[in-house]
Amino acid sequence: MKLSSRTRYGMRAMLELALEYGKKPLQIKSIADREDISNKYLEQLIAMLKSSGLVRSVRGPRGGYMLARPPQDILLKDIFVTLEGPILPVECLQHAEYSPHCTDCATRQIWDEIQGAIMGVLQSRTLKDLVDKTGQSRESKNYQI
Amino acid sequence: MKLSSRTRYGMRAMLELALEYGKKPLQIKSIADREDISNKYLEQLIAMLKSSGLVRSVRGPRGGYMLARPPQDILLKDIFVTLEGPILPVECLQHAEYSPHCTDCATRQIWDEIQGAIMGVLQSRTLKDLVDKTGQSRESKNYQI
DNA sequence: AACTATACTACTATAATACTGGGAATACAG
DNA sequence: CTGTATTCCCAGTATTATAGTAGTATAGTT
Repeated sequence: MKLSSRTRYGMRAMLELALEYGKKPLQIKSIADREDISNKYLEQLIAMLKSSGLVRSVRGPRGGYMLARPPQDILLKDIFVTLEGPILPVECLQHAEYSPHCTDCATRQIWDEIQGAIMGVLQSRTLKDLVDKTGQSRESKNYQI
Repeated sequence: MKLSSRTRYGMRAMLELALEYGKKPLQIKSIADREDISNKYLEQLIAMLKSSGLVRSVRGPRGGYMLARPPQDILLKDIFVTLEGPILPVECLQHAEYSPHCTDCATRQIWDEIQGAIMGVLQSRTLKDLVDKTGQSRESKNYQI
């Protein structure tokens, strides 16, 4: 039940993109430098976020990545499920439906509740919320040329 | 963020012990057979639960394992943290305290909230709750000799 | 003494994660 | 139209955690 680096990195990368939203595209290299993440690894994470439609890209010089939608329209849940996937791999192997005397079914209800609780947190927050937390001290700086 | 088999197995094993609470000790073999878990693997999981004080053991013939406390006194959280450990491995590497313009700090707040949400579910339930779900159809059967 | 169970320790297999590297494709600048 | 900056794509590797196996020691019962 540990949170993967994939998701931790990806969330921070998305926050970087959100902080720069509306400006010029951000390059992998910039994000990787700022967040101290391996260049090539981040590239793959962003590819996942791109194929799930959260990020757009521009190729060539002065290209880079940007959010596909404004930060307030991107739920943290969107990012999380893209990178982390579901918590439980499969259904109860023995029963398609709930069976009262199956311990697997009984415990599975708990795991479902937990999944629901996690999603509850992630659905109530957007990237904008993170930007608001991080933003003010960043606005003074200027990362452009 | 996947739930490990360790925890899924362990939770079901604890439920088996809870279903038998007050009766004779349950052997590893019985639990493993009922839950279709590898004998030797389960042995190790129970060892963890024992060293965290949730389970007691009796050696020798007619020995086995039993809950150290009644099911209503064992929070699912107790079982979970024993087997699964914390969600986040370490603190923010850069700051001992919260720093507003650190993306790591901002996202970490979210992870903390998620951890809190999970614990909320697991602290509001005891093994007794699972027994009540599972119990009635089990009471008719007799697993003793 | 013989038997039945836990207790302990070490080993192995598998899978997932976290990277690393090389080159192809694309677009812009001059 | 050439060079260069960037994304894109694919393949490989290292490390770690999980899941499972094996063997033997130890304690308690009969």
